[in-house]
Amino acid sequence: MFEHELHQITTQILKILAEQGIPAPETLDWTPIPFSGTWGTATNFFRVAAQEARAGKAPKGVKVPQRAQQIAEMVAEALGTPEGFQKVEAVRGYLNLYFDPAIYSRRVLDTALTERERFGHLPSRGQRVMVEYSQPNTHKAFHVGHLRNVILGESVCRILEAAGYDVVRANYIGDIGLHVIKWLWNYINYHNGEEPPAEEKIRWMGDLYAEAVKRLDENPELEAEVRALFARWDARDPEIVALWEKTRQWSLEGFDQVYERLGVHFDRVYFESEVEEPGKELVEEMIAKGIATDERPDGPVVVHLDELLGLKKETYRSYVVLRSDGTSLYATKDLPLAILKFQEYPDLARSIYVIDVRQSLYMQQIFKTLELMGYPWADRLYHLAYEVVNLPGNVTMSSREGTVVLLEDLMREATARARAVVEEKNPSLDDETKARVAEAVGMGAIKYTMLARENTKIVTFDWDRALDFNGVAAPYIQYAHVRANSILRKAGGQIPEPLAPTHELHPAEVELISQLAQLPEAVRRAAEEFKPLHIANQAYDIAKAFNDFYNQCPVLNTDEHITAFRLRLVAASKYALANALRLLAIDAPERM
RNA sequence: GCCCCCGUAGCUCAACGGAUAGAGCAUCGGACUUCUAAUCCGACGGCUGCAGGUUCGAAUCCUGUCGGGGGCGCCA
Repeated sequence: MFEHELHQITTQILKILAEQGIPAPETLDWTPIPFSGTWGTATNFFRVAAQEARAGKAPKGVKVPQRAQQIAEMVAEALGTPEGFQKVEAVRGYLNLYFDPAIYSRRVLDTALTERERFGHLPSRGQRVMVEYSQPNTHKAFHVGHLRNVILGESVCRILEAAGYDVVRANYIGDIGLHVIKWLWNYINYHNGEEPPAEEKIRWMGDLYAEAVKRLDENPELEAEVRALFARWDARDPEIVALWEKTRQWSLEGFDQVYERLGVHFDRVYFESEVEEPGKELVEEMIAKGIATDERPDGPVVVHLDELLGLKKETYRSYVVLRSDGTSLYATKDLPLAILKFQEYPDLARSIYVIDVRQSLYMQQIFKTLELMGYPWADRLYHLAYEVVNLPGNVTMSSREGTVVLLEDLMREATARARAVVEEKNPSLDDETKARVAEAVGMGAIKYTMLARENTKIVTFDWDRALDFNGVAAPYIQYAHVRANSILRKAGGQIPEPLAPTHELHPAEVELISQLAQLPEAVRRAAEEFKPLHIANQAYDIAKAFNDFYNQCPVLNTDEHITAFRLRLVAASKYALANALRLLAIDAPERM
């Protein structure tokens, strides 16, 4: 927010160093002064002092930290107090520049209240990226393990948009394969003519799949029937294809219900069924080019990556692109899908795959193969890996094993618990509002616990932890938003005209303004690293600072001018909180 | 055998190579006739798994090691 001033001051400092014959770096790094209640920016001279020492130009007998402090003092002296700053000090090798509260507080608030819903957003980059996420299988359950993918993917999309990218949200649905055939086999033989209940489509589909697996486990001889059905499917038997289309639709409708509730939509939905044939053709082309080795009939079609690359050490290894019987695998379809994406969107600066970490090697194999095939965009493919969600005791969620927490059950429990708290805390709200609040709080709690964590860390699912409404959690942030809204409502909803503070700012005000000002940087970092965690942390820091301010600084019952200034601060905080929550796909209620 | 991830307070997690490693939960003690107490304040709690190395400076980077998890040809 103060890049312009800092750029000028940096230039000035580098000039000062040069005049003193001190070898200067190309630039200086500025970070916020890390002490609460202060407001400013800092840089240090350890690097400069160390460089000087290496060059043999440092005064004898002076250690680096000491010398850094000397340089900081010298710079502070030569710099004076620049326009717009309150004071300059040299402390332990650091040069601390304290902002002039009147000037800078006004600038932060004016920026926030001019940008409003866009506060924290970065200028457009004129680049388009695609993010593929969710990737559910039809005819199967949707559990909490799948939830992390959807929430992470959606949040990353929102963050990238805020960082100035044009984002294409892509889904890739597994609508064919052995699991579908098993499901159809079970349906035809044991559930023919049945239809799923309207509100429980996914659960019903998942239950029938689990039942199919169980039947086949108990009676392996029935596998023959499944194989026969697979053959009919493969021959495009119209009766089977029609049933497939009808039942697949039930899953898709179930997914839509989930996505709507999660606040997720997709711009382009790919299906495995649409890339299977192109994939088989592509494999033939790969064989012809010598990239794939056809080991049929004794083996499958394999890509020997290490051999192709001449690597002695095991790196990319080998993988199978087509079964020996000619049927397709994941790889058969992922290769043509990557190509299709760039045919449809040739200008993608990046094609991102949100897929769990267990598929890291596989993703690298796909990317490397596309590079070998000569696609110039192969280096724009990126695997955004995240860790899985386990059950306590390191139990992997598996629809086969029945060790799952269904998404529907989690959402129901979350909103029920939130509803109970609303009834207790705010019984006077009308019924519809209570329901909305319960939805926002319950779903928000789930999303926050999943996003406020390093992507590479395993989440161990625990009901009480996932649905904890206290402490570092979505409701804490939502509550700060509600408090801000409450003050603004009491004030009549009007935000006062821009003004500079005439009172000495309270440390809680300084801290809050300082946290607000850090939102754009959090967005930049989160987008660069694909980490919603940074937004989650910043949202909490702002909420914390706001609550502190709320407790210590009266807004309405005080001097008129202070009221005006603080109302602007409250309004800016409300936008910042709402915007940060929106980047996490969490609703910010007006009351709760 | 090769490769990847994780290891920080009793528990769950933060911390851009930088100032005194911070939150929440739990435990104990306080604050509501006040803009909503889903809040706030205080206390307690640490050899950042271990050992080396790089650096002015390491929880962070490198090497090794221990512990846990995961991946490695016809699963997805």
